[in-house]
Amino acid sequence: MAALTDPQAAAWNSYQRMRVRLSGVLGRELAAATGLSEADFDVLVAVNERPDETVRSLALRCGLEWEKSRLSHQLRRMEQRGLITREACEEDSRGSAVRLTERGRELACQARKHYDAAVKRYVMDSLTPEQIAALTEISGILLDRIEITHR
Amino acid sequence: MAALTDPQAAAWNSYQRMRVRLSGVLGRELAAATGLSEADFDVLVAVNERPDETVRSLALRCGLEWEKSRLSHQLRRMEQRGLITREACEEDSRGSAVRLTERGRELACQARKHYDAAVKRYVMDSLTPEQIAALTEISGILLDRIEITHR
DNA sequence: CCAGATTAGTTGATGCGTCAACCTTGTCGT
DNA sequence: ACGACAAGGTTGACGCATCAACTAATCTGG
Repeated sequence: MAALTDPQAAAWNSYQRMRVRLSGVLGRELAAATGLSEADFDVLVAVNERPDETVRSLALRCGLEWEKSRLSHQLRRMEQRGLITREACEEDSRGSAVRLTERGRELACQARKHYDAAVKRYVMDSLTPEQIAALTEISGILLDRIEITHR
Repeated sequence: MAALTDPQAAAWNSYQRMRVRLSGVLGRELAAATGLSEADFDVLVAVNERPDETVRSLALRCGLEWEKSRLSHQLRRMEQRGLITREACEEDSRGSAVRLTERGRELACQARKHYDAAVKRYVMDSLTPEQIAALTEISGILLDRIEITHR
């Protein structure tokens, strides 16, 4: 009479454990290697990937799929630590623009290398190409499912 | 020269998006249905599944794989909200024991139903049995990989 | 038996994430 | 033009998670 069958519960349990532990080790390695949190990393990489000097907070927010207050808090902390600077936005005086500091740019590159290497080491090297494809497919299906019912 | 090939990067991106969005909707539904956070839920279920009246914090901590300070903070908040009570531990006077309040027990059951139903609806109903098996296998492999290098 | 090391748990500080309230600026219908 | 409404962003409060420092009780070797 349970909502989940045994194999379903097993899948959910191992997924949950994997998810927690994986993001734990990745976050820890990133912090040890660069002093950055995953939130810092996401922002730095997103800004750095842009060709322009500066990026609008709005664009950042859409790219990251973050709430506006989350980005605002995060940018404040990153500005305090000297990773970014913020300037007024030309096109829309409500907006703001983000620019990486030199240190921010450096750390973005370093962190990218470390992070990708860790993902490769912990995840990709452990799975067959078929399993990687299955993971992509499963994630895509679940994403679609969520998108459909929440929009 | 990137650390990840295209299919690998695709897998990682969709996994990451799925992970964030899924835990978002599940947490939100749980909160809407019961007023509980996932942390509350984990604790309530863990305690409720025990046959005994009370559970030692230590046992809880091991079962949940939580840090001791995390559990301590969480229990303090849950005690304040009337979900649990704490008593001295008989066997070891350093320890403490956790007991569910009536309200805690009720919520644990309700929450379990809601949560399992949501997992079924968002995840299990969207995947084939083969995909569910693949998810279990992949998670198990990654878990093992992490266990091996971190212990 | 006792001194030193472990272990259970608490506390405080800090970063992260969400929500609701708010301010400013743009937009659009009339 | 102007008034209502929407959108960009900030702020404050709170819960969650981690780290380091601490207290107190237990264990262990000698």
